[in-house]
Amino acid sequence: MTGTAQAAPTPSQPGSDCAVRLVDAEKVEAVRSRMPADTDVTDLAVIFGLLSDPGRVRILIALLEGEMCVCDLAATTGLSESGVSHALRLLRGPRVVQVRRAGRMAYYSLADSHVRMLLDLGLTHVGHAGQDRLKMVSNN
Amino acid sequence: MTGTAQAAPTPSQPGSDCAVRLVDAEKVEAVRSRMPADTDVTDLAVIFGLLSDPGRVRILIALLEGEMCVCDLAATTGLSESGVSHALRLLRGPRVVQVRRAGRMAYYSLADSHVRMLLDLGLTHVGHAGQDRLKMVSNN
DNA sequence: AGATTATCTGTAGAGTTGTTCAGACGTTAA
DNA sequence: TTAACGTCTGAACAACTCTACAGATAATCT
Repeated sequence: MTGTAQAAPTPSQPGSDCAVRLVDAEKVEAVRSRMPADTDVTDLAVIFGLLSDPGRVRILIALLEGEMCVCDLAATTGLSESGVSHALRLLRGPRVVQVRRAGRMAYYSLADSHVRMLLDLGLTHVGHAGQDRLKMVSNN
Repeated sequence: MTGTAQAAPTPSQPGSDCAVRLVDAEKVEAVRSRMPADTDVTDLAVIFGLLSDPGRVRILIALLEGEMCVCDLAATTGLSESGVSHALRLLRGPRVVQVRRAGRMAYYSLADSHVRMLLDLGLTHVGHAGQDRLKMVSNN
């Protein structure tokens, strides 16, 4: 935060070239100390990765409205039933969705309120008012 | 769209097999009508995709604290400077980050408050208190 | 001018991911 | 029992993504 170095790089050892080049060493150290653990960072990336496919996004948006069976999800999203099943398996692993089985039917629903919030936030970002909750001021 | 069926599949035409199978046709129609446009869904998936790589997540977490130059970002995140540059180019496209150039230095900062919120929300999801804003009750 | 620095870019290869097809499994109906 | 149904799974293939290396560019310094 104090960041005394502004425009001139501060080489730790002017002669040695194995040192990492830094401009604001103080800030680097501060940010590094606040950086979450590797496992947390990768977990976070995994969650976002699950939301990085249009098909899975459609499935999750559909599930925002309540539980649905696989064939209805396929009809809603335009994916094949096999595709929906594959997608749901990925989402089941990290417990983003959960299943309720009734006979040969499988009813899926959202299992994670954070994912619901991520979806809502993302939808407002993209311009689609959607679920009209999480209304917040945009100081973009 | 009468679709009062609950557990028994309602074949539109008992003889024809080219029809999509539905269980709750009414709900399918309702959800389909609320489904965002294709462009919005893919845009959303693209944004989440940008957050689906640990390296980019680290870069963005670092930028939560304020602007940084490329070499400091490399030192902070452990990525190569080339890797950071490639990552920043991806993030520059959809205006997730923005550049301020001063001489030969390039100072990057977050350009999108929604992405900041997505990151904060994701960090709380993963258990890392992090930026201690966006504190909300978890009814998981 | 030439050398050095910070950043950017193109390319190639390994690795991962999404989709489709074919068939498996367990459940229900005839 | 046999048949139909809903869902799940494995394998194969194209498409995409990440990483590293080499080199390009533009700014600064000697």
